[in-house]
Amino acid sequence: MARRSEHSLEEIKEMVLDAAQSTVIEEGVGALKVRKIALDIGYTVGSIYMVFDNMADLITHVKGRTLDDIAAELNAVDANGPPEHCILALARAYVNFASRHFNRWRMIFEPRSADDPPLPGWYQQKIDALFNVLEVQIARLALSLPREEAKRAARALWGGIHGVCWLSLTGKLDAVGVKDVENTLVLLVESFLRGWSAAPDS
Amino acid sequence: MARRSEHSLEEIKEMVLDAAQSTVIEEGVGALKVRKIALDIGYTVGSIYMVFDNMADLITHVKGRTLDDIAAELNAVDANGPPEHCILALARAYVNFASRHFNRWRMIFEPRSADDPPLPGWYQQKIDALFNVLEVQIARLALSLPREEAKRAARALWGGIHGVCWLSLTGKLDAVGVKDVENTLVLLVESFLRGWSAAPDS
DNA sequence: ACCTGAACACCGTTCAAGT
DNA sequence: ACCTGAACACCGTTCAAGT
Repeated sequence: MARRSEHSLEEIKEMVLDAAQSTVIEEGVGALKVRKIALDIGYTVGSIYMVFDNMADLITHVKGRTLDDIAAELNAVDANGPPEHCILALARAYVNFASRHFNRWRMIFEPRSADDPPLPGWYQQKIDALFNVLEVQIARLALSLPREEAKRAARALWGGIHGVCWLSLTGKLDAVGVKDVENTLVLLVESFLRGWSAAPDS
Repeated sequence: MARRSEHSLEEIKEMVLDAAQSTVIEEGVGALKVRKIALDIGYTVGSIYMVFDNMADLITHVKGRTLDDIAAELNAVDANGPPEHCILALARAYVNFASRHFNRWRMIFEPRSADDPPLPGWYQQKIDALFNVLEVQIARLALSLPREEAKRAARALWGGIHGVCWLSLTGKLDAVGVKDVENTLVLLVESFLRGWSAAPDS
């Protein structure tokens, strides 16, 4: 053993990420352990630390992948129809991803401990990219409004969409199935948009 | 040592809960350890297991206390004014609690591992009580509507309020301070209510 | 009956030692 | 240079032993 050189460091990094993601999908973040990952990829614990600083770093990268996948699905929805339709489609795409990839999605919002290092810049950029998709549609909806207004509306609506998904899918709301969540989402989005465009100051 | 009988089991239970809550407030859930709690209350690890089944059970009880405190603050807002005002006040009360008791609030939404036992009935009842406060106001707003419609609207709005708080306070949204979150919340609630009451089928 | 504290299994992380 | 695996500190949980 030692000095096997069967894989490059980049390859090992990918293998670790793949194995970690599989575990999250099947058993949730709680089941993510270095020893298990090492076993899964056929290396030993020490090797994990050649490619990641520590567990928190590894987890951040798994989350990064999830953010990329969400972004891909959001960007796959048609962005050229009527803005209201696009926004509804984005909301549906979001809840669909969340329900299909429940453990990975839920993991993104796990509270981080207060003392571990702040999120790296590349991670924050991935989050911003997600917000931007909705913001663009909101901006299309109200071209005359200052950019700041659109931004605030996008934040309110994204927050709303996410909150409905969260409370529904984690069972804090007694919603039955995905269809039920979708209906609640549609109610939120349609009501918000109708009320927003009818605002006294717009 | 042993057989000290300085405190009843009920007293010890309260001491454990108090100590655990203090740790959560100061350092977050991540810092919650049996050995630390034991040290804080002047007993040893084994004693904790006289009054709680395990760590998960203890955490559920700490969360239960937080739910009670939130309920108390929501029930303290005037429920007899115009429903729109009441709902806005509830939203403000919620975000205020969340920002003042950030670690305790955030702890409620920590993802539980997939395999640990389901939440006990008394816990679910506390959650239902929270939802009910908003539902009552929504129902006042649309007396002629069937109860199911009010329920769905309450779920959508609660989800929305919570989502804005979550994304804002945990920094997923680039909101600056509580005042900024409050403004976003007001935008969401006012737009939703305006749009909801103007719905084509109401 | 109440409480202790050593023991156990498991965890993330490090690093001297091997090739 | 790459990789191992024993060692370390720490974790939740149990339970025989003490009074």
